[in-house]
Amino acid sequence: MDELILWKKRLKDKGIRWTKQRAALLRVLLQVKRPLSAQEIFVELEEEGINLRLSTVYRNLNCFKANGIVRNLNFDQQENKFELIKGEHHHHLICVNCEEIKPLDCPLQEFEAEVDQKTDYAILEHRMKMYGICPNCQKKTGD
Amino acid sequence: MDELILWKKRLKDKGIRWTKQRAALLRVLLQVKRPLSAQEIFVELEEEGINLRLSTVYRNLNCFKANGIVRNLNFDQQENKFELIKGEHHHHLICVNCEEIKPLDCPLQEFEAEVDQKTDYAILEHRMKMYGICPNCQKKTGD
DNA sequence: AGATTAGATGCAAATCATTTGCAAAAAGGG
DNA sequence: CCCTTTTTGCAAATGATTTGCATCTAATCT
Repeated sequence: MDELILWKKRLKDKGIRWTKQRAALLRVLLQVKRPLSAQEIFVELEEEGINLRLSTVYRNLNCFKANGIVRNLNFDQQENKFELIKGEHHHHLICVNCEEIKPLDCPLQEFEAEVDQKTDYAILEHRMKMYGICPNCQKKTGD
Repeated sequence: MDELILWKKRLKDKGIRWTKQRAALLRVLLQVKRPLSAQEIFVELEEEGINLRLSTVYRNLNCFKANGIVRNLNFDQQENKFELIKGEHHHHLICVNCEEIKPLDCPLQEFEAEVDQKTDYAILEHRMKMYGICPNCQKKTGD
Protein backbone atom coordinates (compact mmCIF):
# COMPACT_ATOMS: atom_id res chain seq x y z
CA MET A 1 0.00 0.00 0.00
CA ASP A 2 2.95 2.35 -0.04
CA GLU A 3 2.86 2.85 -3.77
CA LEU A 4 0.34 5.48 -2.69
CA ILE A 5 3.16 7.59 -1.27
CA LEU A 6 4.64 7.71 -4.73
CA TRP A 7 1.39 8.94 -6.22
CA LYS A 8 1.06 11.47 -3.44
CA LYS A 9 4.39 12.93 -4.44
CA ARG A 10 3.40 12.82 -8.09
CA LEU A 11 0.26 14.83 -7.37
CA LYS A 12 2.05 17.32 -5.18
CA ASP A 13 4.64 17.92 -7.88
CA LYS A 14 1.82 18.94 -10.17
CA GLY A 15 0.37 21.22 -7.53
CA ILE A 16 -2.65 19.02 -6.90
CA ARG A 17 -3.67 18.97 -3.26
CA TRP A 18 -3.64 15.71 -1.36
CA THR A 19 -7.08 15.17 0.15
CA LYS A 20 -8.51 12.06 1.72
CA GLN A 21 -10.96 11.74 -1.13
CA ARG A 22 -8.15 11.72 -3.66
CA ALA A 23 -6.13 9.30 -1.60
CA ALA A 24 -9.09 6.93 -1.43
CA LEU A 25 -9.75 7.23 -5.13
CA LEU A 26 -6.16 6.47 -6.07
CA ARG A 27 -6.00 3.63 -3.61
CA VAL A 28 -8.97 1.95 -5.27
CA LEU A 29 -7.46 2.37 -8.72
CA LEU A 30 -4.20 0.90 -7.46
CA GLN A 31 -5.81 -2.04 -5.72
CA VAL A 32 -8.28 -3.03 -8.38
CA LYS A 33 -5.76 -2.99 -11.23
CA ARG A 34 -8.30 -2.66 -13.99
CA PRO A 35 -10.12 0.23 -15.59
CA LEU A 36 -13.01 1.44 -13.45
CA SER A 37 -15.91 3.78 -14.04
CA ALA A 38 -16.70 6.67 -11.72
CA GLN A 39 -19.71 4.73 -10.55
CA GLU A 40 -17.67 1.63 -9.82
CA ILE A 41 -15.18 3.62 -7.79
CA PHE A 42 -18.01 5.31 -5.95
CA VAL A 43 -19.65 2.02 -5.04
CA GLU A 44 -16.37 0.46 -4.00
CA LEU A 45 -15.66 3.33 -1.63
CA GLU A 46 -19.20 3.28 -0.33
CA GLU A 47 -18.81 -0.38 0.55
CA GLU A 48 -15.64 0.45 2.41
CA GLY A 49 -17.64 3.00 4.37
CA ILE A 50 -15.89 5.93 2.75
CA ASN A 51 -18.36 8.63 1.86
CA LEU A 52 -17.75 11.05 -0.90
CA ARG A 53 -20.04 12.38 -3.60
CA LEU A 54 -20.16 10.92 -7.04
CA SER A 55 -19.53 14.41 -8.33
CA THR A 56 -16.30 14.47 -6.36
CA VAL A 57 -15.23 11.27 -8.02
CA TYR A 58 -15.91 12.79 -11.41
CA ARG A 59 -14.21 16.05 -10.57
CA ASN A 60 -11.12 14.26 -9.42
CA LEU A 61 -10.99 11.86 -12.30
CA ASN A 62 -11.17 14.84 -14.61
CA CYS A 63 -8.47 16.58 -12.67
CA PHE A 64 -6.28 13.49 -12.83
CA LYS A 65 -6.94 13.12 -16.51
CA ALA A 66 -5.96 16.70 -17.20
CA ASN A 67 -2.74 16.07 -15.32
CA GLY A 68 -1.81 12.83 -16.98
CA ILE A 69 -2.49 10.72 -13.88
CA VAL A 70 -5.26 8.65 -15.41
CA ARG A 71 -6.45 7.91 -18.90
CA ASN A 72 -9.98 7.11 -19.92
CA LEU A 73 -11.23 4.43 -22.23
CA ASN A 74 -14.44 5.25 -23.99
CA PHE A 75 -16.90 2.59 -24.76
CA ASP A 76 -20.25 2.68 -26.46
CA GLN A 77 -22.91 4.64 -24.65
CA GLN A 78 -21.93 3.08 -21.35
CA GLU A 79 -19.93 4.84 -18.68
CA ASN A 80 -16.32 5.69 -19.28
CA LYS A 81 -13.67 3.72 -17.47
CA PHE A 82 -10.48 5.15 -16.08
CA GLU A 83 -7.10 3.60 -15.43
CA LEU A 84 -3.91 4.89 -13.86
CA ILE A 85 -1.21 5.82 -16.31
CA LYS A 86 1.73 3.67 -15.30
CA GLY A 87 3.80 0.88 -16.73
CA GLU A 88 4.14 0.19 -20.42
CA HIS A 89 1.97 1.85 -23.01
CA HIS A 90 -0.61 -0.78 -23.87
CA HIS A 91 -4.04 -1.44 -25.30
CA HIS A 92 -7.10 -3.44 -24.29
CA LEU A 93 -8.74 -6.68 -25.16
CA ILE A 94 -12.37 -6.63 -24.10
CA CYS A 95 -14.81 -9.50 -23.80
CA VAL A 96 -18.00 -8.42 -25.53
CA ASN A 97 -19.94 -10.71 -23.28
CA CYS A 98 -18.71 -10.13 -19.72
CA GLU A 99 -16.72 -6.95 -20.37
CA GLU A 100 -13.58 -8.29 -18.76
CA ILE A 101 -10.61 -6.23 -19.85
CA LYS A 102 -7.10 -7.55 -20.49
CA PRO A 103 -4.04 -5.53 -21.45
CA LEU A 104 -2.45 -5.98 -24.86
CA ASP A 105 1.05 -5.01 -25.91
CA CYS A 106 1.22 -2.22 -28.45
CA PRO A 107 2.05 -3.28 -31.99
CA LEU A 108 1.71 0.22 -33.39
CA GLN A 109 4.95 2.03 -32.64
CA GLU A 110 6.26 1.76 -36.17
CA PHE A 111 2.93 2.47 -37.74
CA GLU A 112 2.59 5.64 -35.72
CA ALA A 113 6.01 6.86 -36.84
CA GLU A 114 5.07 6.04 -40.41
CA VAL A 115 1.83 8.00 -40.27
CA ASP A 116 3.60 10.91 -38.65
CA GLN A 117 6.10 10.90 -41.48
CA LYS A 118 3.84 10.22 -44.43
CA THR A 119 0.98 12.54 -43.56
CA ASP A 120 0.94 16.23 -42.68
CA TYR A 121 -0.48 15.45 -39.28
CA ALA A 122 1.63 15.76 -36.15
CA ILE A 123 0.72 12.57 -34.35
CA LEU A 124 0.18 12.79 -30.62
CA GLU A 125 -1.14 9.40 -29.59
CA HIS A 126 -3.28 6.46 -30.53
CA ARG A 127 -5.72 4.07 -28.95
CA MET A 128 -6.63 0.56 -29.89
CA LYS A 129 -9.23 -1.86 -28.61
CA MET A 130 -9.72 -5.44 -29.58
CA TYR A 131 -13.03 -7.18 -28.95
CA GLY A 132 -13.61 -10.87 -28.54
CA ILE A 133 -15.02 -13.54 -26.30
CA CYS A 134 -13.04 -14.61 -23.29
CA PRO A 135 -12.38 -18.29 -22.57
CA ASN A 136 -14.92 -18.32 -19.74
CA CYS A 137 -17.71 -16.94 -21.85
CA GLN A 138 -16.83 -19.28 -24.70
CA LYS A 139 -17.45 -22.22 -22.39
CA LYS A 140 -20.75 -20.82 -21.22
CA THR A 141 -22.15 -20.07 -24.65
CA GLY A 142 -20.87 -23.42 -25.86
CA ASP A 143 -23.30 -25.25 -23.59
CA MET B 1 -27.28 9.97 -55.93
CA ASP B 2 -28.27 6.49 -57.11
CA GLU B 3 -25.99 4.72 -54.68
CA LEU B 4 -29.06 5.15 -52.50
CA ILE B 5 -30.88 2.52 -54.54
CA LEU B 6 -28.20 0.08 -53.55
CA TRP B 7 -28.67 0.82 -49.88
CA LYS B 8 -32.40 0.57 -50.28
CA LYS B 9 -31.98 -2.94 -51.55
CA ARG B 10 -29.53 -3.71 -48.77
CA LEU B 11 -32.07 -2.61 -46.16
CA LYS B 12 -34.92 -4.49 -47.77
CA ASP B 13 -32.87 -7.65 -47.84
CA LYS B 14 -32.55 -7.36 -44.10
CA GLY B 15 -36.26 -6.78 -43.71
CA ILE B 16 -35.86 -3.15 -42.74
CA ARG B 17 -38.62 -0.98 -44.15
CA TRP B 18 -37.74 1.83 -46.49
CA THR B 19 -39.18 5.06 -45.08
CA LYS B 20 -38.51 8.62 -46.16
CA GLN B 21 -36.77 9.27 -42.86
CA ARG B 22 -34.37 6.41 -43.44
CA ALA B 23 -33.77 7.45 -47.02
CA ALA B 24 -32.92 10.97 -45.88
CA LEU B 25 -30.65 9.71 -43.15
CA LEU B 26 -28.71 7.44 -45.47
CA ARG B 27 -28.51 10.16 -48.09
CA VAL B 28 -26.84 12.49 -45.63
CA LEU B 29 -24.36 9.84 -44.56
CA LEU B 30 -23.57 9.12 -48.20
CA GLN B 31 -23.17 12.75 -49.17
CA VAL B 32 -21.15 13.95 -46.24
CA LYS B 33 -18.65 11.11 -46.41
CA ARG B 34 -17.44 11.46 -42.85
CA PRO B 35 -18.64 10.18 -39.50
CA LEU B 36 -21.59 12.20 -38.20
CA SER B 37 -23.36 12.39 -34.87
CA ALA B 38 -27.11 11.99 -34.54
CA GLN B 39 -27.29 15.69 -33.77
CA GLU B 40 -25.29 16.62 -36.86
CA ILE B 41 -27.52 14.52 -39.06
CA PHE B 42 -30.57 16.04 -37.45
CA VAL B 43 -29.35 19.60 -38.05
CA GLU B 44 -28.34 18.85 -41.61
CA LEU B 45 -31.80 17.50 -42.39
CA GLU B 46 -33.45 20.38 -40.61
CA GLU B 47 -31.54 22.82 -42.79
CA GLU B 48 -32.72 20.94 -45.86
CA GLY B 49 -36.25 21.44 -44.57
CA ILE B 50 -36.69 17.76 -43.78
CA ASN B 51 -38.41 17.31 -40.46
CA LEU B 52 -37.95 14.25 -38.37
CA ARG B 53 -37.42 13.83 -34.66
CA LEU B 54 -34.02 13.46 -33.15
CA SER B 55 -35.32 10.30 -31.51
CA THR B 56 -36.08 8.95 -34.96
CA VAL B 57 -32.50 9.61 -35.99
CA TYR B 58 -31.27 7.71 -32.96
CA ARG B 59 -33.69 4.87 -33.44
CA ASN B 60 -32.65 4.43 -37.02
CA LEU B 61 -28.95 4.70 -36.34
CA ASN B 62 -29.37 1.99 -33.73
CA CYS B 63 -31.33 -0.11 -36.13
CA PHE B 64 -28.67 0.35 -38.80
CA LYS B 65 -25.97 -0.47 -36.35
CA ALA B 66 -27.67 -3.67 -35.26
CA ASN B 67 -27.89 -4.64 -38.92
CA GLY B 68 -24.35 -3.85 -39.86
CA ILE B 69 -25.26 -0.83 -41.98
CA VAL B 70 -23.38 1.70 -39.88
CA ARG B 71 -20.67 1.55 -37.28
CA ASN B 72 -20.18 4.00 -34.45
CA LEU B 73 -17.00 5.63 -33.23
CA ASN B 74 -16.99 6.55 -29.59
CA PHE B 75 -15.20 9.59 -28.42
CA ASP B 76 -14.78 11.08 -25.00
CA GLN B 77 -17.94 12.30 -23.35
CA GLN B 78 -19.03 13.93 -26.60
CA GLU B 79 -21.64 12.52 -28.88
CA ASN B 80 -21.02 9.35 -30.79
CA LYS B 81 -20.42 9.57 -34.49
CA PHE B 82 -21.68 7.12 -37.06
CA GLU B 83 -20.37 6.12 -40.47
CA LEU B 84 -21.66 3.83 -43.19
CA ILE B 85 -19.98 0.47 -43.35
CA LYS B 86 -18.62 0.28 -46.85
CA GLY B 87 -15.28 0.09 -48.57
CA GLU B 88 -12.16 -1.18 -46.92
CA HIS B 89 -11.90 -1.82 -43.21
CA HIS B 90 -10.08 1.23 -41.90
CA HIS B 91 -9.35 3.38 -38.88
CA HIS B 92 -9.40 7.07 -38.06
CA LEU B 93 -6.95 9.88 -37.66
CA ILE B 94 -8.51 12.68 -35.66
CA CYS B 95 -7.35 16.26 -35.21
CA VAL B 96 -7.51 17.01 -31.51
CA ASN B 97 -8.01 20.66 -32.32
CA CYS B 98 -10.66 20.86 -35.03
CA GLU B 99 -11.88 17.25 -34.81
CA GLU B 100 -11.48 16.65 -38.53
CA ILE B 101 -11.43 12.93 -39.22
CA LYS B 102 -9.36 11.17 -41.87
CA PRO B 103 -9.37 7.49 -42.72
CA LEU B 104 -6.30 5.36 -42.05
CA ASP B 105 -5.46 1.99 -43.55
CA CYS B 106 -5.49 -0.88 -41.09
CA PRO B 107 -2.07 -2.16 -40.05
CA LEU B 108 -3.50 -4.70 -37.62
CA GLN B 109 -4.54 -7.72 -39.65
CA GLU B 110 -1.56 -9.80 -38.64
CA PHE B 111 -1.64 -8.64 -35.07
CA GLU B 112 -5.25 -9.63 -34.77
CA ALA B 113 -4.54 -13.12 -36.06
CA GLU B 114 -1.66 -13.37 -33.65
CA VAL B 115 -3.76 -12.39 -30.65
CA ASP B 116 -6.47 -14.78 -31.72
CA GLN B 117 -3.91 -17.55 -31.86
CA LYS B 118 -1.83 -16.77 -28.80
CA THR B 119 -4.61 -15.99 -26.35
CA ASP B 120 -7.71 -17.95 -25.40
CA TYR B 121 -9.92 -15.19 -26.66
CA ALA B 122 -11.91 -15.56 -29.85
CA ILE B 123 -11.26 -12.22 -31.50
CA LEU B 124 -14.18 -10.54 -33.21
CA GLU B 125 -12.94 -7.12 -34.20
CA HIS B 126 -10.76 -4.20 -33.29
CA ARG B 127 -10.81 -0.43 -33.41
CA MET B 128 -7.98 2.03 -33.57
CA LYS B 129 -7.84 5.80 -33.41
CA MET B 130 -4.86 8.01 -33.90
CA TYR B 131 -4.85 11.56 -32.58
CA GLY B 132 -2.80 14.44 -33.88
CA ILE B 133 -2.90 17.96 -35.19
CA CYS B 134 -3.94 18.49 -38.78
CA PRO B 135 -1.84 20.67 -41.11
CA ASN B 136 -4.38 23.51 -40.94
CA CYS B 137 -4.39 23.66 -37.18
CA GLN B 138 -0.62 23.43 -37.08
CA LYS B 139 -0.43 26.61 -39.12
CA LYS B 140 -2.90 28.40 -36.88
CA THR B 141 -1.25 27.47 -33.61
CA GLY B 142 2.13 28.24 -35.15
CA ASP B 143 1.22 31.95 -35.42
C1' DA C 1 0.61 26.77 16.57
C1' DG C 2 -2.93 30.28 14.63
C1' DA C 3 -4.43 33.11 10.79
C1' DT C 4 -4.99 33.29 5.83
C1' DT C 5 -6.41 31.86 1.41
C1' DA C 6 -6.70 29.23 -2.75
C1' DG C 7 -8.49 25.20 -3.92
C1' DA C 8 -11.60 21.01 -2.75
C1' DT C 9 -15.93 19.02 -1.24
C1' DG C 10 -20.96 18.44 -0.15
C1' DC C 11 -25.15 18.99 -1.87
C1' DA C 12 -28.75 19.86 -5.02
C1' DA C 13 -29.99 21.12 -9.28
C1' DA C 14 -28.84 21.47 -14.14
C1' DT C 15 -27.25 19.67 -18.52
C1' DC C 16 -26.60 16.77 -22.40
C1' DA C 17 -26.86 12.66 -25.07
C1' DT C 18 -29.75 9.00 -25.65
C1' DT C 19 -33.89 6.07 -24.81
C1' DT C 20 -38.74 4.86 -24.13
C1' DG C 21 -44.00 4.56 -23.96
C1' DC C 22 -47.88 5.21 -26.43
C1' DA C 23 -51.10 6.64 -29.89
C1' DA C 24 -51.28 7.86 -34.64
C1' DA C 25 -49.37 7.15 -39.30
C1' DA C 26 -47.15 4.71 -43.00
C1' DA C 27 -45.03 0.47 -45.36
C1' DG C 28 -45.40 -3.91 -47.61
C1' DG C 29 -47.98 -8.04 -48.60
C1' DG C 30 -52.21 -10.14 -50.08
C1' DC D 1 -57.85 -1.32 -50.96
C1' DC D 2 -57.41 -3.76 -46.52
C1' DC D 3 -54.70 -5.79 -42.86
C1' DT D 4 -50.82 -6.50 -40.05
C1' DT D 5 -46.57 -4.95 -38.55
C1' DT D 6 -43.23 -1.62 -38.19
C1' DT D 7 -42.09 3.13 -37.82
C1' DT D 8 -42.75 7.82 -36.44
C1' DG D 9 -44.11 11.92 -33.66
C1' DC D 10 -44.20 13.62 -29.45
C1' DA D 11 -43.35 14.18 -24.72
C1' DA D 12 -41.46 12.49 -20.92
C1' DA D 13 -37.92 9.60 -18.76
C1' DT D 14 -33.27 8.04 -18.05
C1' DG D 15 -28.47 7.91 -17.06
C1' DA D 16 -23.98 9.74 -17.14
C1' DT D 17 -21.64 13.78 -16.19
C1' DT D 18 -21.24 18.70 -14.88
C1' DT D 19 -22.03 22.98 -12.31
C1' DG D 20 -23.15 26.75 -8.81
C1' DC D 21 -22.61 27.98 -4.41
C1' DA D 22 -21.80 27.81 0.46
C1' DT D 23 -18.80 25.44 3.47
C1' DC D 24 -14.67 23.18 4.62
C1' DT D 25 -9.78 22.02 4.46
C1' DA D 26 -4.87 21.62 2.88
C1' DA D 27 -1.04 24.19 2.36
C1' DT D 28 1.29 28.73 3.24
C1' DC D 29 2.69 32.49 5.91
C1' DT D 30 3.79 34.71 10.33
